[in-house]
Amino acid sequence: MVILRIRSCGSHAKLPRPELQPEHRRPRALSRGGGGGSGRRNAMNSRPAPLPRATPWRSLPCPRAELRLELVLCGGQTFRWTETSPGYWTGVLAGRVWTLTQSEEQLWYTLHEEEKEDSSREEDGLSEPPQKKGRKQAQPDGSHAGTSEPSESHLPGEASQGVDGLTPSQILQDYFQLHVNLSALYQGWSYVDSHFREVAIKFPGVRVLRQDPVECLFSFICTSNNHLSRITNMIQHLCQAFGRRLCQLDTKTYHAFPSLQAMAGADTEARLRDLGFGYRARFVSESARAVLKTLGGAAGLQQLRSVPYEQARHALCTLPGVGVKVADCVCLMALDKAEAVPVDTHIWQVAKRYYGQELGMGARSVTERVHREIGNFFRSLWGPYAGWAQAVLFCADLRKYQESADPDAKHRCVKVPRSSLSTLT
DNA sequence: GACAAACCTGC
DNA sequence: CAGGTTTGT
Repeated sequence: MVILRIRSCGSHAKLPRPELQPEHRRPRALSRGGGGGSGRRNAMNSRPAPLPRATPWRSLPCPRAELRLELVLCGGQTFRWTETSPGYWTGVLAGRVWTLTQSEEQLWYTLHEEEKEDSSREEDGLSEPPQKKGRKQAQPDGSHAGTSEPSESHLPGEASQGVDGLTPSQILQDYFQLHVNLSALYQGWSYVDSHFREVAIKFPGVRVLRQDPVECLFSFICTSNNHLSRITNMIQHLCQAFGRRLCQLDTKTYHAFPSLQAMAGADTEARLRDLGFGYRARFVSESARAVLKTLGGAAGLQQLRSVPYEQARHALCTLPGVGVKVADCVCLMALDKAEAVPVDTHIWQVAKRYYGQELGMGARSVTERVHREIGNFFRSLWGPYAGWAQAVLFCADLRKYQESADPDAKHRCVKVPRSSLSTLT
């Protein structure tokens, strides 16, 4: 492992101090003029030297009010990013390994180059398309060249479809759905919901990711009766055992999310059981087969993006291990159904505590009736992006659990007009 | 049609 | 006992 140091800080005393980063150095927080997209934004003096086997740091405009990586990447939406050093997040997206960080106004990213085919590695070996050899990678080498889009390389799709032919910048904009004006949504929700208003102050920048449907579906199949740390572990094992190895950084190896074919293998269930998946092993294996057989595979899954929410939800619920909660998660986080509100016991508690005791009364658990009532309630309160608002509350709740809770908050109650109740779809 | 118990493992 | 689904009553 190499430790690099950014040299020549020069005169810019105001810039964040470059620190030693074991592998992923930080980009300097440079502000690009006005987002003119004029290609070479920083003259050659200010950009850090490229990492070994990684593209130079680049950025796109994205104020922190619109995105908080630490909340979005670690808030229970995705399980594939780790904070490799403070403020730096490394993970796999669209079949490649990225490191992300952000400054006040920019989202910074670098791509790590894939290792040479080594074949000394455990892999799925199943009916995956033959390995592409010698990927032609637009390697920035030491040169100057544009930081602008035109020179960016295309990606061979892995588990992900629909990103082929997109530039890295476009992939990120799509993944984070940067076209959605989050601040405006926050304002609207705050206006109609005083509890949201309180929470939102402490948790800005929580947006819903637009994830790959296959990855999202199978990740959330693993979440039943489970908690975050173990889920993360399981997903990592799943990728390691069934996904193509991409590269190694420090001591961590990164793998693509497995293809449906890889997960549909005959020995999948047994292997996953060995990996500690428990009864979920069968769900993963069976669902992979079912998606291939009855939903048109990965492409069919992806096409659910363009059908109505109820229809997509219903299709997902036919899969083993997929109930309404998991289906709603996938609808919201991969299938463009912003109105989908996943209701778990946490959200149920929140709903009862802050939004009225009549929600899901009489039930001892989150039954389908409770799910429907609470979903409809929040849709009527928050509107067509209700799922996004729910993500904010959920994230806040998670955080509260980990860190020192605001003990006060648990006892505050917020009044909500009763008229909001009982509307239905 | 709706609610309770089982299913696995770990914290 | 858990951020859920499935199965049986």
